[in-house]
Amino acid sequence: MAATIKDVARLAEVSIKTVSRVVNQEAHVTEMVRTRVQQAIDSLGYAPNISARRLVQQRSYVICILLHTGGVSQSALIHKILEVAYEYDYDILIQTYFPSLTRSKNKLASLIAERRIDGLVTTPPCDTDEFLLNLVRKAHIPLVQITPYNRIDGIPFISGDDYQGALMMAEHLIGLGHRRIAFLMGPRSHRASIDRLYGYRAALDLHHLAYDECLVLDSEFNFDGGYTAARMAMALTDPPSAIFAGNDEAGLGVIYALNEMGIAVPERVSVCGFDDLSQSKNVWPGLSSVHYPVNEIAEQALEMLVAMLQNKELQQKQVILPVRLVLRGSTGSAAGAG
Amino acid sequence: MAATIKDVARLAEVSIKTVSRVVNQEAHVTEMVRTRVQQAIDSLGYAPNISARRLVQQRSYVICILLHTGGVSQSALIHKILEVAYEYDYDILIQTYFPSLTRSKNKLASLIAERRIDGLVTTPPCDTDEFLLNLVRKAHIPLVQITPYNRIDGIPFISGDDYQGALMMAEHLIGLGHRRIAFLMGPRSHRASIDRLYGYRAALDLHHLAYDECLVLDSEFNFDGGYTAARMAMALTDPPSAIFAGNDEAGLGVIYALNEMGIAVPERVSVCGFDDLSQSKNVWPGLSSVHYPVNEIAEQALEMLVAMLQNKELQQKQVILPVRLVLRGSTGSAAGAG
DNA sequence: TTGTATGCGTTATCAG
DNA sequence: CTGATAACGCATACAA
Repeated sequence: MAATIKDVARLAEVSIKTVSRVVNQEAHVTEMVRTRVQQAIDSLGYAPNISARRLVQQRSYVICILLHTGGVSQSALIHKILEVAYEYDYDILIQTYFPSLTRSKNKLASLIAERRIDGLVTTPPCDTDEFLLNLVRKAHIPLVQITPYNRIDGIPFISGDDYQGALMMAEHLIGLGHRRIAFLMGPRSHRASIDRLYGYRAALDLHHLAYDECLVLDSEFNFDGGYTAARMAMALTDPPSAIFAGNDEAGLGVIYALNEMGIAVPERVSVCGFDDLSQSKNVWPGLSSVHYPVNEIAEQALEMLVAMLQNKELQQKQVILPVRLVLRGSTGSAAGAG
Repeated sequence: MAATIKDVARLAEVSIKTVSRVVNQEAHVTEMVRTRVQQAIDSLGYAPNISARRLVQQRSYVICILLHTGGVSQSALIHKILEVAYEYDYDILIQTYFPSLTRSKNKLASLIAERRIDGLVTTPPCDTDEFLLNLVRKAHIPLVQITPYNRIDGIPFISGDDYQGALMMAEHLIGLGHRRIAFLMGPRSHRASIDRLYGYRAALDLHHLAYDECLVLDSEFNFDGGYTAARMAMALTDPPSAIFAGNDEAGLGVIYALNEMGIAVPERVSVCGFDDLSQSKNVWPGLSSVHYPVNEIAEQALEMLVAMLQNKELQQKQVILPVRLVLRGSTGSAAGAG
């Protein structure tokens, strides 16, 4: 049987409250008593029972992160979140969540009702859901959005600089001599998609290049979306010399499609993406991308959430982190360019 | 304030025990009483407090899954485990674990000591650790190994059929006319690596092909390992016409390296891997692989663990699931073959 | 079929 | 600086 606080108290010949003080590093304990208690703890191999602590404190010390399935794309984020949560002594409960699915709703509702979780982090597109918002508002569960679908009044979020990233990447392509650059949009309801589109357009404007509607293709933010859109782009009467995919998953689909069509990358068509997934460097010829600072995002998202859980005021509720270009083999000079 | 069992009891004018019976679907409750209680539950929005339940039952209803970081390769497994655990009403705690790292050991030890987890699932190479084994034995924490590094006496495991898979894939290559087939080993201490090597050798034997030691290269089970080994293989005096990577991650490295060297896949060299990661089909020209049944593995691993947690006898403690070939563009006829 | 009383292992209050 | 005692919300013998 595992040792309890009473066993320690008995052995150290103190009250349980004193043991509790030592365990929780509170003040008002003589150094002598403290060491005596510590010895008792060590010799019994005592560790506090988490369930009891959670019950009396009315908190679970669990943070739930909502993930839409369907991709491998967020594994770096998850890993970092796990790591950071460890530091804060919070457990992470990963929950796959499909907005508007009854099953998902019920699960999330009971997670909150049963007080299994103290706070929530959403990743796109899990935050597209009114139900979730009502739930957290009613239950007063703090929530932080990562790369929000929509920014919601009063809800803190953290994101990379989608606009600036797209602007930089588009300028890079223009600098390589590309004049006809296709852009593969993600979902139009997703803020990041729109911001990336605006960045792309801003670059065209800056360099006095005409904006051709035909070159902006709607696509899902995944492999198949990129694959399909690339085939459509190359079927245009005047096909592009570069394809800017709204994210890396789509970018990988573009590369695959071009290979299949026998179109050399980057000799005939340059390709780039957005996010800088770990896979992107492992695919020939290396997918140029905009590095999204997932590590910093994970860190700050948890930092914000933990602060909220401690009823601290957030210094900043809207955080947009800088991004940077990562250039690999998939982007090169335009065929006809000097 | 959230409703408690007492609130429900008061409203329904019954004792808390009766409420408990209704909540836990026990027998011996009149239908009339049951519905009255249910109404009270609904109207109060009552849900049992998990922490209280866990405290009194002395169980956490949390299963910990140990993951070595460093790859994206297990995301499909994780997703499935999450899904299955949901059905069993267990929470999953994902813990990154590096064998022999003090920090990891401490974390795991406290997870167990604080009774945060009821059971453990390991993925390679987290089960290479004596410390972990001693821990679970001492604390009587049930453990299931997925694709064990070493099979450990008395500890149930579940795996795919590594030997058979490698045998089939090697035979497929031989059938395509390949005679010199390089094999990229994973860690020699890993059971799966060895089994896959044996499968490869068995295929050679079956077809009366000589076993050339030079063609078996030690490599890590990751991209860089495959990349490096591929370059070594092609630098041999008599280079292979096919490279069989011990897993897909390495296989992706092989494809990249060959592309970089200007060696056409599969025209000049065929490539295949093992595991059938989701990425493998998205990389041109599609990596032929041995499909590892991760979904079934996840299902059965949890099923076994839950059974152990309920003190049921396991019908089978050693489960090896069949695998199948998934052929894509990366394997083709040997250059000189008819 | 239903209810009462006790304990699970902590933390917190307040008195000493 | 230290300790006795009461919560926390639920499950479970045991009694009715």
